[in-house]
Amino acid sequence: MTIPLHRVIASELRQRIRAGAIAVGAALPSEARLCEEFSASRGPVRQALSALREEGLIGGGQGKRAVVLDAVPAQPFESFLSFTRRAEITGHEPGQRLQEIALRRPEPTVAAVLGVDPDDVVVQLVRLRLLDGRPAMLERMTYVEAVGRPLLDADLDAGSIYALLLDRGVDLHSARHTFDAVAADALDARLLDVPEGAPLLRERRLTTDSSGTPIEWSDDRYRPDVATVTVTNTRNSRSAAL
Amino acid sequence: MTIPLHRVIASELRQRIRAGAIAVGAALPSEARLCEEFSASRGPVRQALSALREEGLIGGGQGKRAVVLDAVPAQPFESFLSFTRRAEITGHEPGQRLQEIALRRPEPTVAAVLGVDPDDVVVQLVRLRLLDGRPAMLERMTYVEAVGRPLLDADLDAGSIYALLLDRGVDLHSARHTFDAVAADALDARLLDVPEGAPLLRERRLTTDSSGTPIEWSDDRYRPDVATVTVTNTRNSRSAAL
DNA sequence: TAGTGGTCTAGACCACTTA
DNA sequence: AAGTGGTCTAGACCACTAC
Repeated sequence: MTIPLHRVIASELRQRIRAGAIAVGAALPSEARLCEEFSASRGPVRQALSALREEGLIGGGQGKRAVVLDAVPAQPFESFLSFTRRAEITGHEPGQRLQEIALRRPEPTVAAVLGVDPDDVVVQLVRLRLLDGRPAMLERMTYVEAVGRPLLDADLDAGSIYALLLDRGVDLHSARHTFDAVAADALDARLLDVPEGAPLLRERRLTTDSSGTPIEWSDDRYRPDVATVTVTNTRNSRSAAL
Repeated sequence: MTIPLHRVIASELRQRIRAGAIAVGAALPSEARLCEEFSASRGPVRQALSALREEGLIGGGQGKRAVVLDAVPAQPFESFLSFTRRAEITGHEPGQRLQEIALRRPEPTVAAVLGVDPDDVVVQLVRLRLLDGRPAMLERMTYVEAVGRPLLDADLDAGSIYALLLDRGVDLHSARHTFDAVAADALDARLLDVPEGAPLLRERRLTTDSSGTPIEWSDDRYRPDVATVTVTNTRNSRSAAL
């Protein structure tokens, strides 16, 4: 199990930047110098720099040395998916109350989105998420059977479902989030403690594995006075955070 | 003005995918075949595939051929910022009606966000955006004076402000978007043609240059039945190879 | 003008997937 | 076993930036 050279270089540079060995605003060593230092050719060095650029850590352009933009890399994937991680980062206390978990046949539209046969069963959850004890978000999640079945035996009031799935080796690879606004329905109103018809931020999410096969479909509704969603994107990347 | 080979290859493949010449779910030609076709070495070919992978167009892994995941690329930087680009990509006709453009002193909160002195002037715009002729989004934008002043002379009903700014060499580098939901106020209701109090998707955006200096602050409100916002994120954006 | 990053070539070896 | 992608080398030329 050997780590590719370009990853080694990227890790080392990330560490130096985070430790402040290369200050924000300062220039990185030139590619030529990095080649010497790591006894590498330009390929792996450039691959490593490219990764840092995507993380928003460094910027720069032709003829100019790469410059440190920020000392903290956005941890795009997990923190963007996980309510729990987001809460931890922003210093709030996450909580959850499972309302329902069921094994059932999906509605036709959900089946179509997940690419499963309408006669197959899926695992559906309804869970209320809390921030510092206050209702913040209501999630309605649907998992394909193979991924969702183990959730039936898990303690879902304990913490993050994503952490649990990653633990079990589920290949979470990418997610597509669509945002809009909806009026609270009866269930939203009751659980989120808002009037029916109040504006809620809705996030619909399709998560897929690395071959593009859908794993999860979710409809999350946020109380806008308690929780919002923030995305940061940089010219060279489209990373997302918090 | 010659276009780099890896961009040519990426464009060509994007076009084939969008046109359906390579169906969703089908495999791309192998790297070796692409090398032959474009008379290129593996470097540029892999760089092009890497770009498509970052856009979420293709997936795949070691030993397996790359597979088309989606026919519509997720948002690279400009398209995430620009309503116009987004409309073009999704095949709708963008339009706009400038309601107001003014040079004035900012409100204290806006001044603070932009990091300007409350006694400085800023350029503020209110513009209604249309999709296929229907009201879709109302934007309230504030630009720092140096960037915004040229907008006073421009034809803002013509097209994208971002295209215009990029043309003038403005260093747009990163943006932070915060999403929530609000009830339509009187102005929203009148221009977007919805009842007062109807739920709207709100996007607040702070755009900065590569040194982190704020350039623009915006409050955009979407009619959720006409326009939504989509974000895609990937776990291990394998970085550019060559 | 010298240094730097952007691009490209032509090879090579390895790890993984598929049959 | 063959095909494919992942990684790496060692050169080369060009465009841009800074001096």
